[in-house]
Amino acid sequence: MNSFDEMVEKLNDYQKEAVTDESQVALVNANVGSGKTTVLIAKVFYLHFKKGVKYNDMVILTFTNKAASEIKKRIMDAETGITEEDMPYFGTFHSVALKMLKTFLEVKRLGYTAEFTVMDPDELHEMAAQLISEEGFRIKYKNKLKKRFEELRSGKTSFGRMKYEDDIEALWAALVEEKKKQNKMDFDDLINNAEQLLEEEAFCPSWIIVDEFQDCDERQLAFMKALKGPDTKIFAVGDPNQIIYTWRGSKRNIFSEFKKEYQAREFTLPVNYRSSTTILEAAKCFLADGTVLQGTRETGNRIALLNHYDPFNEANYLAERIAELHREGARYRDIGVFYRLQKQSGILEEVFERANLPCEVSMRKTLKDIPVLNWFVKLLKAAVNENDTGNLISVLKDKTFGEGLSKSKIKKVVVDKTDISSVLYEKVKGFQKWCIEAEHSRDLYGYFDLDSYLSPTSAVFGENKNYVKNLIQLIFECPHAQGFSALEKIKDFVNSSALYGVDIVKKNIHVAEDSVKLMTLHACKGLEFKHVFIIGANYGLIPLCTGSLEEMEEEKRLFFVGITRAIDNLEISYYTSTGSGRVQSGQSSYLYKLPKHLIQGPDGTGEKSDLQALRREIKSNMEKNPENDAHHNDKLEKVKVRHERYGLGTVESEDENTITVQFEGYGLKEFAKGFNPLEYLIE
DNA sequence: CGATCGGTGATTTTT
DNA sequence: TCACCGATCG
Repeated sequence: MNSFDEMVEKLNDYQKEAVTDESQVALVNANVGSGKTTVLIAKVFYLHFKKGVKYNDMVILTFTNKAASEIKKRIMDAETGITEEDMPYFGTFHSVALKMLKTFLEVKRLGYTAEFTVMDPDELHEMAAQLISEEGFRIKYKNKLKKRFEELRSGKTSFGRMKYEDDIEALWAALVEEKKKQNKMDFDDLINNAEQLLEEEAFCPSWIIVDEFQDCDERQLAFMKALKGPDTKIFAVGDPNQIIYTWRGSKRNIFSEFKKEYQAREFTLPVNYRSSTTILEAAKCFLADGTVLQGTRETGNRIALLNHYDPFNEANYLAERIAELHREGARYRDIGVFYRLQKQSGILEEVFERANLPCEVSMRKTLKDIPVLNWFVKLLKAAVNENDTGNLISVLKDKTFGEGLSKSKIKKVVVDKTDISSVLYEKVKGFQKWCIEAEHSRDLYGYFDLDSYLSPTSAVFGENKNYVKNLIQLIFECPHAQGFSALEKIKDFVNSSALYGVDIVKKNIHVAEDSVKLMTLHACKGLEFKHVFIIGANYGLIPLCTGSLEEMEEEKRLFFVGITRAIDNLEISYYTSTGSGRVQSGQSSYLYKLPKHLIQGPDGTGEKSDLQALRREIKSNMEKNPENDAHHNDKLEKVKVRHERYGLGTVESEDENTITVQFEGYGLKEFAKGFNPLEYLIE
């Protein structure tokens, strides 16, 4: 067929070999920027067009919804008439597991009914909290429940060096039972239960194709194993140099272990199409031994290495530099700023906003961030799943949107059923019946009489009403649920809202179309930008202080991932201010690894130190505004201070309770004394 | 229950 | 270095 032949023309020999291979199990070592997604899609086309394998006979497993929809989109673009239904098992591990549990696996055998719903981690946490308070489990380290459960499951017996035992194991057992009772599965259950049922099921696809194989954990490997029949072939693609999630369960030796277990044939894609040779050469300093990485592009610009006094100065510099790039014709969306910790984004956001730079911080936003939708989705979950007492209670209890019922009233209404005065309770209980009888009606808003629950007197009533109405519309217009009844659509939404949270909200939240992207080094994996800034390259951030050598190696891979996102330009910066907290002053040892001829920086090739620039700037500002100093002491005697957020400043005035500081570039700021994060600088 | 003491770990996050 | 937790004591 055309689309495949066209595609295969453009592949290099390494890629072709992997695409046309038909080993029982193939493992593709896809180096950074080597066209991994292209190979994956070409593989699907090859199997479909050349080998006549039906799409519904392939299982394609990804880690993110984004990757899954990208693959499906490319397939639908290539062949008209193909729809999502033709690719039922293309998706994230979780969504594929859910699909199987909902369609052909017999969940009854595990104590569930086919109507089960999916619970997100917060819901699991709420359920645990409810069990602790109701059943009186004695639990220590309640804030670290998630971590403790993980350790319990992976067999690690102790948490810290706890002297006394608590009821953690009993709580876990009760949680398992409660989930069945409320007919809900959490994310792990989806994979585990699907795996368990698949072992006794004859369902065997012809092909299993796995993306980002390096991120698989035990659970996902077991799921693949259960899915694999005697004739099933596996094609797994990943990059061992981008293993940055071992702290989340992915295995460091996954490639060699998998190769050994399945006698997999190994392929390598060594050609990088993304980055300039300079950037690639720099990245090579952080590659695992034995990796071959070949560039295809011109030398390109040197990597700019610069320093700033502190994060505030850095943010100001970035704002200026990015504005300059924009003036020179760069689009904001081609610029990425990466840092090690989430909290580093705050100062950037603030400064960029003041500078009128459109920017978007990559953080997971879900329905939960909008309180009214959080409540409404819980309401729907309770309405659709008659066993879901957890969400039902939570919805009724809610003081803002629900009825604010007390604990004792809840007991009378929900458990004893002696109190029938809760209107909302009756609405929830009668919902499925109404839905079936009034099939034509989609007026969920009217049914629940939401006008009276969304507090019409509230200032945000209009906004909340809009959110809910938009969401209802979204539920019924969901493209992959066409042909479903209203009730089925709501059930489908309730389950997928947990799994596809991001996509659903994106449509509701206004984001500037062309904006600079700010994100952690972890979040940048899989992306690319013409211009990349990696900030805070100090020891204590990049790399973060770690306990073990293995974690240190992962920090290195993380930096590698960051560098290799850059297409044309890369700037790396560090702080010169005296280290605060665990962050040390001066450039990270990683920067010394970079060969001198690749960089343009403060040490060798003439780029001035930002600290000197700052001193000059302060001096000239003072000369420009002499009247500022007129009614104060001699400027030389002024007390200089530093704030971790606002940077350098001088004390303007001081009384017994407050201290007012003039910050360079930020302006006046008042702090309460005794509670100020100011550092006095003595020259 | 509140004060105090001692020990630990702090970060990254999709579904 | 600090914040947080649990244990212990009065």
